[in-house]
Amino acid sequence: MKRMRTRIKELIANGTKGSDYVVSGWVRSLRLSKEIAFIVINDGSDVDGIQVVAESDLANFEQIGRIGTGSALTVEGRLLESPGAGQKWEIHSISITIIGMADGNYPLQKKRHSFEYLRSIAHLRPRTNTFGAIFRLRSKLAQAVHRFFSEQNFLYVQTPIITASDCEGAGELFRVTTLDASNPPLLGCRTDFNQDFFGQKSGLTVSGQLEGELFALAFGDIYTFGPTFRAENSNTARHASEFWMIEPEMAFSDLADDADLAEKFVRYLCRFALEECTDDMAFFDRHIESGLLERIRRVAEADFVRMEYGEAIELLKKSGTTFTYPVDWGVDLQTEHERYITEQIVGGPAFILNYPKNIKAFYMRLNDDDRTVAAMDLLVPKVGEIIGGSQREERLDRLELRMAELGIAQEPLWWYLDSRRWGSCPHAGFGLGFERMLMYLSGMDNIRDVIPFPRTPRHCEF
RNA sequence: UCCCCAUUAGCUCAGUCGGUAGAGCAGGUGACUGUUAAUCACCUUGUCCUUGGUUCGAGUCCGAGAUGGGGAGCCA
Repeated sequence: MKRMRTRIKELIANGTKGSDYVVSGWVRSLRLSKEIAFIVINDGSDVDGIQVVAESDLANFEQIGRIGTGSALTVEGRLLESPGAGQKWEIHSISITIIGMADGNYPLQKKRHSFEYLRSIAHLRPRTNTFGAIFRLRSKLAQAVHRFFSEQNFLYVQTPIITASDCEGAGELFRVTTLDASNPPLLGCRTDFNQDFFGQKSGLTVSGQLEGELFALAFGDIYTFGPTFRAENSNTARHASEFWMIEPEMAFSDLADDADLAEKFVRYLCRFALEECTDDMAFFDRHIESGLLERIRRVAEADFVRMEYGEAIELLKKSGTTFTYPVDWGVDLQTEHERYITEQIVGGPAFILNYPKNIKAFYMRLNDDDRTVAAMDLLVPKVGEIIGGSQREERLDRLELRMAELGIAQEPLWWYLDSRRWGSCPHAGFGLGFERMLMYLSGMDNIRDVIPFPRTPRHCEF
């Protein structure tokens, strides 16, 4: 009878000494001698994998000597304590079946590769220790997002990926069209989008916020969690053209409630990573960023600093530091300012609240001072802005005035304005970049290394 | 999009003053009964990113382009 394969993580955690098991995985390391071979195989369930001991009495021992790193094997053998120093357990093989050979051209070697090189072989990098740990964390963390909001009784809403609303400004939207780009139908000298698939210009969503607000005004507390697309020509380690965003929205809530939720959420995710992804987090602490565990532990425990925008400006001015971009009330905070605040002044996560209205979006609620809006950013060391949120303008007249000031057409957003027409109420929400959270938790420096198959300008391979 | 840096063997990199290229790892062959990035011996591998130019002679100097990286802007 064919025995079921046991996942290596499960085997190491709950295996019985002296019992027989079947494990399958990919060869990470081979150490051969005439009479004995040591083969480390990994099946993706944990960082370490398990050492397989093969002795020369195996029928295919000679053949095993010719396999390369990366080969797929199924091993049947006995779980025993390892006399060697590097591992607690090992499997003494009864039989080894070579499932898929890998020859010497296999691009992953038994050594450290640069992340740049591994990006060029993104189809194989999940088989490395680092990317194994990252994508296990990513999977777990996605589940933690749902668990958190489920515990808080938030409704999960799937906002559309294809949309016709282009509220945050044209140019950053990926066009969705079935028209022939080389020969589009014309209306005068311009493309006639009335003849396009949806009868109008459409594109990939840049945010589910506006639709999220509509659901918040029916269900109270809601969140979205899905892919988001930006066609901006951003070439940084923190931007991607396709990324995942978590956007909660709460009715009958103000900016302070919003910050409370954001803080609770971020701390929950930190605690979750420490408790539920212990081995992978320890791996990051060892190999990616020394001191990571301590840093995350502090975030999970300490209260976040809250600072008014005006206060932040004063602190920056008084810092005595010369910035490339001069600081004054009214300017947007540049990366150098944000990093100074979170890294030098605070030394941890910090909310900046109530920004000048002129540097923020139309839907943010105008404060009583008439010059700031109820906006907030959460800044964290290294990554910078991880959350952007606001209390939304619930007063129809103010919203229409603001749209007029910014030259935003009301007609395409008639449905959004309707929400302020009937049963409007104070509400607030934020967007958390899922990949930025992953960077923060893993210590990885580049967003392209926390996305399975990243899309950035000029890169759409795999 | 702007500014800076890089591009040499499959990978990571060295290459002096301008004189036609080298190491470690990987790979191959052999040795080895407990290895841990196994070890030891021997061996193989090059469009020096491309393209113009300077020069008797360019991996090396100059121009242009491509690709990658870092920083900035935009943001999550």
